[in-house]
Amino acid sequence: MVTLRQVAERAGVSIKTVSRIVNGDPAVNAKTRDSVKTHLQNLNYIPNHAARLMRGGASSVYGLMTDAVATTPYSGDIVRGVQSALREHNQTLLIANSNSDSAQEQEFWRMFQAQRVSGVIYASVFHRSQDVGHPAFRDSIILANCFASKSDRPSLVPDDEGGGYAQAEYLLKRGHRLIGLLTLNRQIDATRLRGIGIRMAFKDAGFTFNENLDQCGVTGPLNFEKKVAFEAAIQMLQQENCPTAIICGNDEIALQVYSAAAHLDLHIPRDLSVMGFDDLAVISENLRPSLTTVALPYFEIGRHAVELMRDVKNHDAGWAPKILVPCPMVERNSCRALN
Amino acid sequence: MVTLRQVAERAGVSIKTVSRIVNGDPAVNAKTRDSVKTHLQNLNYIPNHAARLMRGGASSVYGLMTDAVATTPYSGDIVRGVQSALREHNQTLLIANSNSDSAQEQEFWRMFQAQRVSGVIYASVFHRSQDVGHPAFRDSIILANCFASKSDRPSLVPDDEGGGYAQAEYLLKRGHRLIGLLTLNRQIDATRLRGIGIRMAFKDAGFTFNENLDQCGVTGPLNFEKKVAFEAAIQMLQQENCPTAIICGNDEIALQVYSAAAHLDLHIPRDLSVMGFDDLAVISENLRPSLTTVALPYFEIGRHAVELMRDVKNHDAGWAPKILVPCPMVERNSCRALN
DNA sequence: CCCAAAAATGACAACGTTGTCACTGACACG
DNA sequence: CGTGTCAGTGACAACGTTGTCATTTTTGGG
Repeated sequence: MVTLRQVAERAGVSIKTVSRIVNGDPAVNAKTRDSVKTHLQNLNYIPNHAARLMRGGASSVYGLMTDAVATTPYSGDIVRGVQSALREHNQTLLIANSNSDSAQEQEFWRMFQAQRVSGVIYASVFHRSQDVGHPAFRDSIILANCFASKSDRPSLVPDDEGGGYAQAEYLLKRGHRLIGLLTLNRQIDATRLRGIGIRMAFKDAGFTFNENLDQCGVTGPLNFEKKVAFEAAIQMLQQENCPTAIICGNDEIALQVYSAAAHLDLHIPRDLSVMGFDDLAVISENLRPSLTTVALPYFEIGRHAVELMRDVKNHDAGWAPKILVPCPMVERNSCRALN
Repeated sequence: MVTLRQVAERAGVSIKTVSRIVNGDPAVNAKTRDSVKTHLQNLNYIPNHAARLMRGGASSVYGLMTDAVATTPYSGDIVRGVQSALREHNQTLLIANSNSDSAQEQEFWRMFQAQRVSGVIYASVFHRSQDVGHPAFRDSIILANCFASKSDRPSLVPDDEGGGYAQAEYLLKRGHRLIGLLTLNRQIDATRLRGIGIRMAFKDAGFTFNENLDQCGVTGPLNFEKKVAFEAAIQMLQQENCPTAIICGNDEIALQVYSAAAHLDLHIPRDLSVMGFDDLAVISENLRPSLTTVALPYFEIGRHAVELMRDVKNHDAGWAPKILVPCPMVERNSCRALN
C-alpha cells in the first residue's frame, strides 16, 4: 500500500504537505497542490484508516448489532437503510448477529470495542422492549425496531398502533363489518399496539369489534413458534359469523390465509378480503391477487437511525427518546369493497 | 479506552510484559502473569485493532461485497454463513452493497482498501458469470454464487445442474411425464444449467421432455423483470397437453403457480404438483400444502467461502477454481405420486 | 531595497502496539 | 571463583497519520 511518505518522496515535498492536500487544507500553493495531486493519482494513494484512527480521529466504522435481523428476510431493509445513510457520510458498517445468544452478543460488544466503532445501532426482529446497552457505548447506541426498557436511549419503532388503525379503517370504509384477526405472537408489543389501533378505528367509525374473531396465527414461545394460521383461518371461515375480511399479523400469515381460502374454494377478493402487514415483497408482490398490506418502514428506520445517531453525537439535546415511524398502507388487489 | 501503558503502570511492569501476557507469550513468570491478568480484568483492557493493524499485523476484518445479496431475502443466508465461519476465527465482517452500480462498487473497493480488509468475498444474487475483481485484492477474493469470467479466482456456486436433475428425477419417479417448466430469466446461468439437468433426468429415465412446456416465468432485462408466471401458468394449465406437474425457477414463481391453481379451482397436489427452487422459508413453509423444493445451499456457500479464503491464503496451491455445492431436495407436500 | 506580515512548508511528536535486541539475575558446571 | 546459559524483563523503534510549532519563502508597503 502506498503511504504518504512514498508520495512525498516522489513529489519532492514533505509528508505533511501531502497530508494537507489529501485533507483539503487550503493553505497550500496551487502549483504544489496540482503536482502532488497527480502523484497521488498515479500511485493510487488510499489513506490508512487504522492510522488515522490511532492518531485520534473518529472511527469511520459503525456497528450494527442485531438479534437476527440481518439474516431474516423480514428486516433486511433496516440494514439497507443503515447502509444507504452511512454511504452518504462515507462511513462503513460492521455487522454482528447474535442469534439472540447473549454470550455471542458479549463477544460482539468486545469486537466493536476492539474496532473502536463510533456508534452502534441495535436492531431487533420484533418490535419489543429490550434491555439493551453496553457501558462502553453508553452514549452512542440507537435502538431500531425496539426500545429500551431500562435506559433512555433514543429509539425508532414503527407506529404499529397507527398501522392497525389504518388497516381497520380501510376495511370499514369499504363496508366490512365482520373482520377477523389472525395476530402475531401475543408477547410482541406490535400485536398489542395494532390491536389497540384496530379497536380504535372501529370505535371512531361507530362500530364495535367482534372479539370472537381475534385469533392468534401462531402458537408457542417466541423464536420457537408454530404456524397455525392456516388451521385458524379454515376454522374461522367455516364458523357461523364468518368474517368478510381478515387482517393478518404479517404477510406470512396472509399467505396461509390465501392457502386456506384456496382449500375452501373461496376466491380472493370475491369471497374474502385479506390484508397483510409488513409488505414483504416476495409474498405481497407474488400473490395473485397481489396483497394489500401495511408496510413496515424498515428502510426508513435504518436511515433515520443513522441520522439520529449523528444528531445525538453532535448536539445531544432536544431529541425524543422514542420516535414513531409511520407505516404506510400499500393498496393492491386483495380487498374488495362491499358497498 | 484503557491502553497497555495504563495497565503496565498499575501492575508496575513494562508495557512489553503486558503485551506478552495479552498475546499468550509463555516467556513470563507465572506470578507476574497472574498479577497482570488481574489488572487487565479490572481495567477491562481491550486491544486496539487499529494499532495492531498498523504495527503490521493482518487485519481482522473481512469484506463482503455484494450486488444486492445482503438486501434481498434470497441469499441473506450467504451473509449468515460467512458470519458464522468468521466468528469461529474471531474475525469481523464489513459489508458493502453496490446495488449493481459500478460507481458505488468502486467506492466500496476504496473503502475496503482504506480499512485494509484482509480478504473479500464477492457474492451475487444470481448464479452467473461476473467480470469481477480488483487489482488491490488480486489474491484475496473469493466468489460466491458467481464465477469469474476473466480470471481464475476460486469460486463457489450451487450445483444447479444437479438440482435440476433432482427435480425432474423426483417427479418422473412418481409417474409424472408431462412436466411444465416456468424458468427464471434466460440470461442467468442457473436457468441454463437446470435445464440441462432436467433434460438429462428425462433421458436417463428413458423419456423425452416436451419442449413446448418450457416457458419463462419472467420477462424483461435482468434486475428490471416483470413477473409473468401467474399468466404463464394459467395458460399452461388450460392448454391441451396440460402438465401434471410444474417445476418452477424459484419459490416465488411457485407461489404464483399456487395462485394460478387457486384461480382455476385446481387443488395442489391433487390436481397439480408443484416444485420450487431456493427453499425460501417464508414461502415454502407458509404455503399450504407446504412446498417441495430444492434448497440453494447459501449458508454452506458462505461458510465455505471463508474457509476457502483461509486455505488459499495459507498455502495457495491445490484448490479447484470452481467448486460446485450440492443443492439438497427438501421434500414437503406439494407433489403427488401418480402411480 | 528593506522589513514586517503573510503564506507556504517542514520537523517532530504522539497515537497503541509488537518485533528486535539488550540487559539483569539466577543457576549450573568446570 | 569464573564463565556460560537461560529465564525473565524492558528500552526502543517502527507502523502511517495529523496537530503543533518552527522555519522558510513570498508579498507588499514604505
